[in-house]
Amino acid sequence: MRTADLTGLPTGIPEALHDEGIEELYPPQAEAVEAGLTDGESLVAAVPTASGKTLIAELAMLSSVARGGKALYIVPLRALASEKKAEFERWEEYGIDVGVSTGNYESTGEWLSSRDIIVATSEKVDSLVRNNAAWMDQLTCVVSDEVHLVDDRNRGPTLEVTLAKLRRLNPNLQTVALSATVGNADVVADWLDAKLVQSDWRPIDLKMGVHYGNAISFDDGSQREVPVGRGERQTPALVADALDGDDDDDQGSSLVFVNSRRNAESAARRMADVTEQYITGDERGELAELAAEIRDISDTETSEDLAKVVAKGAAFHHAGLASEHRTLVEDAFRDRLIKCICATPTLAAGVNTPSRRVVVRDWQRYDGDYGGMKPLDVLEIHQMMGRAGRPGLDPYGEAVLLAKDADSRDELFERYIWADAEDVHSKLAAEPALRTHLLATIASGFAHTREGLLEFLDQTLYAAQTDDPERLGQVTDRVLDYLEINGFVEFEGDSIQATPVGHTVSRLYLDPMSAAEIIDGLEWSAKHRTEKLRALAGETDEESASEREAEPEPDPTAGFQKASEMVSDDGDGDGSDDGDDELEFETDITYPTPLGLYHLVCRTPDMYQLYLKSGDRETYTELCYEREPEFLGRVPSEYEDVAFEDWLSALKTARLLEDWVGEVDEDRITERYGVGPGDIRGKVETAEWLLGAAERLASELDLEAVYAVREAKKRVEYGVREELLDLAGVRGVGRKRARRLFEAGIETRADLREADKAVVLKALRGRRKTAEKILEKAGRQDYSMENVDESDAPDDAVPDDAGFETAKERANQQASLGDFE
DNA sequence: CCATGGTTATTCTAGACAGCATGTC
DNA sequence: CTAGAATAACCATGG
Repeated sequence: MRTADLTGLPTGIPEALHDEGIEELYPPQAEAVEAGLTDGESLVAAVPTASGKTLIAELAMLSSVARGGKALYIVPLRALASEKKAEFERWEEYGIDVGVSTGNYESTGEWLSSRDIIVATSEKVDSLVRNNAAWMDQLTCVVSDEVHLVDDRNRGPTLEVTLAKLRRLNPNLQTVALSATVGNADVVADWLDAKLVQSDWRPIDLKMGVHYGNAISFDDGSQREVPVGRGERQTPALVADALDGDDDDDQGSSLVFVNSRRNAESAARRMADVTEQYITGDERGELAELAAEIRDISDTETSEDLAKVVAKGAAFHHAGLASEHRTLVEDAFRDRLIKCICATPTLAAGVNTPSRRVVVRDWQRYDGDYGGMKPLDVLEIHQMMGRAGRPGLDPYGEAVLLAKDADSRDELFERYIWADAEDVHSKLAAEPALRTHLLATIASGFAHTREGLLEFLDQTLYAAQTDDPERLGQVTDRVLDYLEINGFVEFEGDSIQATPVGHTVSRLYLDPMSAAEIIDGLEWSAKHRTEKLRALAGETDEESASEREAEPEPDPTAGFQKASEMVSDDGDGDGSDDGDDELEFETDITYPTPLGLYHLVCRTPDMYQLYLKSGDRETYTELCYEREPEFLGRVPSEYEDVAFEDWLSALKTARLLEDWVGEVDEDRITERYGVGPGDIRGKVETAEWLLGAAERLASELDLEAVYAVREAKKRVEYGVREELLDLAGVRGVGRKRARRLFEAGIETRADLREADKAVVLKALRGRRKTAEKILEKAGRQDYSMENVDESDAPDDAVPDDAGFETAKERANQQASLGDFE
């Protein structure tokens, strides 16, 4: 089918496609159109990666918009949201407006009403439904990318429920689901009342094979000799072989998949020795620049290691990298500057990074639940192998598995190359999934009775494929009990209603279990505070009792200040339990301390906890006893509770946050907790979100802890000690600049407006533009830095205990002290 | 005494969505 | 019930 023959699209689009060089539709695309894609027909397309799925989505969305509708494109990853947005924006000149909505990217519901195509993550869509976004019922077309992810234990149910809700809200909704090739795409199609287009067709051939001995055997029967000398390894030989190329002089890039971060990094180090020999003089310079950019992103060992290998034309890629690192690496790989990436599975499901050759080095991965190394799913291996073949560059892509002996070669062929991908199975009947989704279903008015809930659940994939219809009812009853006991829903005869807190929890997008934990912790702290105060004041002291009543501060700032005064978190963390007096102990628990709050949110199921390494058990058990008064809630017993281990992991995570707000250097934190810069960002982001939710809950339940929570949240947000909160709130001022300004005697936003410009300039290391911007944002009228000379600033007469270096050192020292105890 | 090289014991293990209200280095 | 790579620790050898 020719693109010129397409009908039902906005004017100019067929021509535009033609101009892009798309004259003829790929067979699966043509099949989709014939199935009624551009006439609003629902469709499941189960086709390989890079076989033109995006155009299928675009045809559906554009034709829907042409009919006056509005389309939604659901992505599984935030990174993909921006990628897709950029792609769809090329239709803007034809009057198509594109908007994105993810947790961290522009999100106002109103603004999206005017867009024709909206790109969002499944969680964000779910959240928008929960919050009754106005434009939800204007949708005429929804595209779900990577729909096979309904199989995912954690996030699959969200996608499943969200699709069911969208379809219920808009009965005539066109549903287009894009899937990798899976075993039972027909079941998915049945569920969505959609036609099925299934195909193995690829625009670029994919040769799959196994390397063993001195050659790769491919699935088409061909062989390619790739000798491996004695004592050498297979992977570098394969990478070098791809770079040597065939007859053409084009250098082929490689993507190497391994099963751990550490393996990715060490493999990259080895591959760098190979790629180094293939880079040209020009490239060497560009790579050096790229390495410098990488070092600039973060001052950590990970960043440094990455820069080193990048300078030689290789890279590693995993979730410990900062997102800026990842983007740089991905872009440079696409630009053919980086010749080889060694990656964990991040890259298999992430943004588009095609490669001439894909080497799947590890096909097993450690899995604690499984109790050892677990073979990866066929689907997962196929996703990795599907990255082989760069459109327009390669005649075909090569995907290679590695075998050490003839037996495992045969096994790999059997297990992965000849094998079909697994079926997808709904994971909706798991209790954690239903906990959150049933509450949301009740709270947003989709159902108000047990029967109503089951009727709604009947529209999910789970119902479509289960052979145990009882199961869902049983789990539903258990979950409803749980929600009732925790006060999130109320029964009135047959009718179930969400309580006000229940509504809030649903809208905050919290797992009800997280919310329950947070509420328990905060109420526990309130109760203990009252008890301690009573004990201190003596039970009959009426004056202090009435004072206590009057405690909640009407003025937030006053309470805020108060919280700051009460919290004593610097310096005495490790050493001061020599217990000066009881009073200090009392003040410690009077308001929840930051550590207490961090631990509270870290032990919530919404926080992904750090892993305990050898030695950590002792370190954190000790810390657990040292800081016991700060924890909100009963501390599990070291000897009796199985939950103790989890408690310690949460403590480790909470400690990381405490270091972060104690202004401990990034590289120090990564070193101390064995994480990458990306992990710090991730933990901080999650903590920010959960503390924000905790703040809302506290204010709704009228708990004084709001002020302490708000401060703890602000500190996590800026990564600063309490004295810098005011400064760090100024746009353009982060943890580093705030500390420098503070050191120079500029301690508040107000100081910034009054201060000697020379001092400001000096504190900001002579960056005039930065200084001007900061002064302007701080509300200073005369912010110009013209004719200001930083050398006019008086020489450092800074009191040393407030000095940046001193504070930093103290923080770092504190950190290392804890290490050795 | 130390550098080097080889062998054995120990360690360690993927990923990443969400509120709200505005802005990091 | 199940692994395997990287690294640390250890030991032997030779200068």
